[in-house]
Amino acid sequence: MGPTASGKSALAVELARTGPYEIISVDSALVYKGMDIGTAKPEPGLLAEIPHHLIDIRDPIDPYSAADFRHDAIRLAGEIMARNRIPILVGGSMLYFKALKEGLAVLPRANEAIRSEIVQFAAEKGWNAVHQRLAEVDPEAALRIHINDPQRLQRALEVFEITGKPMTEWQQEEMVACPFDLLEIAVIPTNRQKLHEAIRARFQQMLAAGLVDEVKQLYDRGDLQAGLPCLKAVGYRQVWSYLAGEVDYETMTEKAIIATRQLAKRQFTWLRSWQGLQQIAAPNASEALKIIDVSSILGG
RNA sequence: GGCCAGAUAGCUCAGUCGGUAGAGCAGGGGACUGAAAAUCCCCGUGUCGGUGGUUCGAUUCCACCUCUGGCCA
Repeated sequence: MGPTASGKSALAVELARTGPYEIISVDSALVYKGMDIGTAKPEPGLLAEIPHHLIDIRDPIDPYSAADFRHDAIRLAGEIMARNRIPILVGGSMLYFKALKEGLAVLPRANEAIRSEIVQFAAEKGWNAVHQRLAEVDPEAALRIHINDPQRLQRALEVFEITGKPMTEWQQEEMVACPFDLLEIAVIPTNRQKLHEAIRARFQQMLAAGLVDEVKQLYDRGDLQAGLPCLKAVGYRQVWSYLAGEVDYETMTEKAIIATRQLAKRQFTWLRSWQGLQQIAAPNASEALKIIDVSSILGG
């Protein structure tokens, strides 16, 4: 685990070269095909050298979710271990890690028809009315979810509409935690300013490597909408807005860099309160190897 | 050189009929159950450009100076 631009992927690759490892990506953007430069996706050569999973498994029009990840990751980890190999789960999508570790309640998946109904209702009566409606059917959720948080209000109401039972009740049932032992390691940069500089430099490199052209290919497909989850990804959202003529190049660049910093900040927040975490300050393989006892993992 | 307009938070600016000031953005902290690279919540003291003057009291009024735009020479 680690914030964006911390060097965690490079570290994972270094580790993978030292033993019978395969990499499972824990990243909500790497799953999408055709989104390579802006997601800092590993190069094809590297993907050929070391087995990687959960990369390029979705077309951008087809949203992926934390629940999808949990299902896929558990299946893949089982397969990898059945081959007497060890999965290394690497990424920065912290909800994915949490879903894997602690499980998820048994809830229905997203339903586009019901979502658009709720959005329609909100457009007519306001999100306050959505919040009020939620308070009637699931008062605990209404208490927990802020009135300005449309995404969660929508989801909570959606679960009730689909199942006829409040989301809170579903969530109170026992969840199935991760069926495997986890060794949790985080790369946590100690100097925020240096991380910010690295973020800026990396985005400039992405632009130089042709990020705008990459997004233009998605843009020119014609079937993708700005509201899709994949187009909310840092960098893609801002370049999309630039291609749509909403912002100039310089503004796009600054906004993308800012959004990346803010992403890193949220990742820090997750990591600070993460239980059972072993931390390393820099992506240093020998330091990480001290934490990892391969023989105990394989022998256990 | 003359005239005009500015100079206030890291940035863009508002404001104070004279009682030492507040928004947006940035930044920081937090939340997080099928969109999570998402979506939200909380956090604003800064020689109010400098030096004098008037005043009980000046960031606010006056003078001069400095700097930045614009116009005229």
